[in-house]
Parts: sequence; C-alpha cells; structure tokens
Amino acid sequence: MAVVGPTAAGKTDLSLDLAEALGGEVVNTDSMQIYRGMDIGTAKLPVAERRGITHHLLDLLEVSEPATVAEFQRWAREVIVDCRARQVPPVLVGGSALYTRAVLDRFEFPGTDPAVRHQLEQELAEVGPEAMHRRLTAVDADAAARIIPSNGRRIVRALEVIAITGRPFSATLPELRYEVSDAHQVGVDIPRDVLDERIAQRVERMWEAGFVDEVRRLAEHGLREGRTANRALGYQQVLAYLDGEITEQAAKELTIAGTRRFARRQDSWFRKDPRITWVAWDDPERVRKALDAVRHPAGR
RNA sequence: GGGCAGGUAGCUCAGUUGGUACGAGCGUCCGCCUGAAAAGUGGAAGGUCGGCGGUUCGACCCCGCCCCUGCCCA
Repeated sequence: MAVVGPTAAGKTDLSLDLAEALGGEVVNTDSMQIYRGMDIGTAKLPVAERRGITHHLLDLLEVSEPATVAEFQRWAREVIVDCRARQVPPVLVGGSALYTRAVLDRFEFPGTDPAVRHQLEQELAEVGPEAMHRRLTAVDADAAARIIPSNGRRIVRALEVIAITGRPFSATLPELRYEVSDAHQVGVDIPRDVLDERIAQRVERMWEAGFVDEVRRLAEHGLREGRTANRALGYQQVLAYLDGEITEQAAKELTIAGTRRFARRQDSWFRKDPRITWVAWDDPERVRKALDAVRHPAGR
C-alpha cells in the first residue's frame, strides 16, 4: 500500500494509522528523507513518534552523496520482497511521485555512464541546449521531438542513453501498470488554500525548531558539494542565506513559495493516476476508507 | 497650508514626443517529465492605464479639479 499526495497534507499520520491497522511496516518513498541529518527540513518523523513501527529507507546517504531513482528503485523493491517474506505488509509513504512509480510500476532505467554524462554536460555548458537539441534531432528525431529545445537536462540524458545503449531514447513514461503485485495507492486530498496555510505554518515551525542550524551543520559535512541534497527545498534557500546572498527572512519566504509550487507539481502528477483512491485529509473515517480501498479495489 | 515624486495585470514595476496596452518578473491556472524529480521544463488567463470634467477626429499619455501614497518645507 502506498500513501501519496502533496507535501504537508498529512501523509505521515495516515501512514502510521494504516501500518498499525495492517500490522505493517513503513517504507519511505521520499527522495530527500533518505539523507542522514536532513530531519527538520524534510519533516522526517522522529523515532520517538514512530509508534514502534519499523521505518525503512530513511537515513541511507550522506548529504555529499548523489541519489538516483534507479538506485532507489532497487532498494525499495528489496525491502518490499523482504517484508512480504515475513508476511508483513509494506506501507509506502512519500511525495516523490517518480520514486513511487519507479517502485510500484513496470519501470526500467537504461543505465548511466559517468564519463559519458560528464562529457555531455561539459558540451551543454559550452554550446547551449539548442545546439545539443539539434544534435539529438540528428540521431533520434523521435526523442528530440518530445523534448523542448531549452531543456538541457533531458537532452543530455537522452544523448547519454543513446550513447551507451546504441538504441533510441524513449522519452515517454511507461503505461500505468503495477509491477509489484497487489499494490494500492491512497492519495490524501486537501484543498489548496488549506494546504498553503499548512505549508506556511510548517516552514515557520521548521525555523523555530532550529532549521538554520541543521543546514549549517550539514554544510560542514559537504551539503554544498553534493549534487542532490543541496537542491532540497529549504536547504538551498538557507544555503543562499548562509552564503550572504539573501536575507534570512527572504530564505524563509522563498522556502514557503517554493514549497507551494512543489505541492502543485506533486498534485498534478498524482491526479493523473486513475488508480489512486483519494481520501479527504480531514475525514474522520479516512483510515477505514483507505482500508476499504485495499479490501474492495475499484473495478472488481 | 505649500512644494516635489508617484498612482498602469493579484504584487513589484516598465512603456507610449497623443493614433486600438509591445509589456516584464513574481503570483495564479493548466500541462510535460525514465539514473539530480523537494530537480528540470512549456503554455494560458489576468489591465475601464486613481476619479471626474475639458481640449482633440482620437487621450493611458495634454489641461483643470479632486482622491490616495511617499518624501520635503511651514
């Protein structure tokens, strides 16, 4: 079972209730909570509040280490296999839609080659995305047509895949089809205005809880040098503040604004998936309704 | 009470020597997304140009009065 939805909607609480009701364990599917030390800014549930339920895939990497979806997919599937071998239902929770899909769905990653990647990124920096896009058009017109010429990152990845596999790059997502058997997704449904207010409050509380110190500490452990962790919402803004680029107040405001934008992206991503059963964030019966969705899946 | 600056999109501001607002960034809305996804990206909708009167074929741009904001003087 997977609990999805935008950030600050209340996924964590629901996941605990569901894990308790099912006698399951929680599996994190949040791309940033896999980092050790990123606690306040990712709203990671403190051990003391986990109700004794085992949580997987938290605190796996140092902030200086890069994270990738493909790697995460392997870890998560191993955890799921392990849980099921013990007759324990895994309850996935997280707002990283791609991560969730990579775990649940038929999703294959063609591989990567650091040298090739580095070379292509070098070129991108030199000639710009348009020139790279023309190159992509020459070798794979199909993929090029699907990628906007200004999107350097996706162009680089497409060229990388072509270089290492010798095959064209498919730029489309696979169809919505579960790879993991007996999977169910429950989405936390929450009105925008309520969510916006909750986000602002959450960020305020983060600051009160010593978020700036957390970032300062992580900066000493290579947060700036990493490739993934330093992009996390809040962390990137506080780093800018610590570097004297913006004021602390601006860092806080930018974090709130950025999180709102992120929540909209999350929402639009999850809304497209018709397999998700939505339950209202404040419905007193939400746990029962979520469990009903598992026991009596729609369409059966 | 007097002087100066300003009142243009939800916000911060461009702009037209008078000829249908060329607007921009942010926000909002909608969308895309395969090894950085809390990242990266595309598009759309928003304006009686402070109010009223005047001049003019025609005013957001000129004139008068008024209202509002900021600063200065008394």
